[in-house]
Amino acid sequence: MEEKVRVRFAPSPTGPLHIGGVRTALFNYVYALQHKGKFVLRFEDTDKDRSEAVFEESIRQGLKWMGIKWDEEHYQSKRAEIYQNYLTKLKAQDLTYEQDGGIYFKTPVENKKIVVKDLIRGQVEFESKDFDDMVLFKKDGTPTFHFANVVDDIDMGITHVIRGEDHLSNTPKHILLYEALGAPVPQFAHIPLILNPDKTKMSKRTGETNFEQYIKAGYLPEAMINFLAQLGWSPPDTQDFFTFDELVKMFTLSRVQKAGAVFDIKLLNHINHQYLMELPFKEYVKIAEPYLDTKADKKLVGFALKLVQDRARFLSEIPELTHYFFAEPDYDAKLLVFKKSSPEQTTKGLEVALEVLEGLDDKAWDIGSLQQILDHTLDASALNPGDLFWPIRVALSGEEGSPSPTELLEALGKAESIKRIKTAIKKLNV
RNA sequence: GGCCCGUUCGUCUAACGGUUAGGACGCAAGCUUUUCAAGCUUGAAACAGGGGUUCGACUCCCCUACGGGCUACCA
Repeated sequence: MEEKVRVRFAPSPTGPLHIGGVRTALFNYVYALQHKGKFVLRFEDTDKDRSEAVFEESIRQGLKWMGIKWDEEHYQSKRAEIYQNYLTKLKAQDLTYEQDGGIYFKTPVENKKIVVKDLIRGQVEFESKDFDDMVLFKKDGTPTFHFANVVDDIDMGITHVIRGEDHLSNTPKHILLYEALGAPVPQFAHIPLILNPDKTKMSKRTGETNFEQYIKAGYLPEAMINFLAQLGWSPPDTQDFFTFDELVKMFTLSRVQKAGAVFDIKLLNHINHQYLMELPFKEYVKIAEPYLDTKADKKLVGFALKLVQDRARFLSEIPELTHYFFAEPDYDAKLLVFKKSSPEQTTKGLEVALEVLEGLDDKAWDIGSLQQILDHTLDASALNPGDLFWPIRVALSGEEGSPSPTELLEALGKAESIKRIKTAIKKLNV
């Protein structure tokens, strides 16, 4: 008979949700789904001074955003009685003693080999003589992490402990506790740490660890899942993009990397960029619009969003990519002149453009007609494409990189386009 | 210091004794005869070092180096 899988994510709410925590939660959740088990969320809030409700909320919100759903929610601060009960079992065996108001666990006097069977690392051996007696209860009466963590994992029937590698060295101590309490030892899987570019552990102090900032920056959950899943794990084939369901099907702890993984924001950006481009326009608008703080009319906003959908890597990049749609751009006159063109040629190009555009009826102001009329103008003149198209684009956007001139013309409309082209001509001839 | 874990292109990684060491990001070049983006093509780029084991090691063992984690009445 196979035991029903129960895993947990046990963050301490002493700070906003950590990016590494999200990955740990993801691996646990995926494992639970794969084995039709349960995923438990347990707040390890035994540090009264540092735990805060806002951080609990940050953790809940972040998990929800990722699409991670938990079957149970627990708080260690509400389980004092349970810890006392388990302590009684230890006391009855004379395995504890009091000192300085704290309660300690007696590490076995005789040295003993402790084997951690890790699903990722294999068997890791320790010796009990290397461990000091550990504190079970602090003098303020609350249990320590080690004790509360083990008691809860026993009490909640946790079968698989999937957590960060930083806990590997704590595991033998935990095993001692499981044994003393006569409880079965769960399966362990220690996943590699997420590292800074300099390979040090990514911590609150050293990196961009606050998960809220990624949500705010406008990354998509799908992209984040893809990215985090491949930070320390790799699919059995060379598939780079996969859905959550596919991840659940493919995931195995045996394919989890042993070495730490550097957090590479460029890769995240790339993955997000791909997802953003493939998003149906309507869905994209829905999530992108809030990032645009403008009172401009809907049509223009629609144009702006459409024209940068394949350019934005994450949503919060959109305002800077679209500023010229909503306000006249400021730029250096030199930018109007294409590589091998000259100010004279450029002026000529803009003037010709101005003339034909002014002659185009407002009703015919669409990208098809615009392209046609400009192509025709180019053919009929002695100008190079760079004398005509480039300066129009710059006149309208003020940028080195932007959508095409005709797209911009159509989006901005006749009046605004003409105005900006006139400004450009003036700039050139100051 | 002690204990433990780790080490393939700059980065994320594939390889589970026999490969020209593969892919992706990033970078560079070219194409797309208007930029940027997208897309396509191409290129540079790695087995930490030294010993073994083996007919044969990125793959197994040992040593060294380097990196990391733990060693709290934080979790």
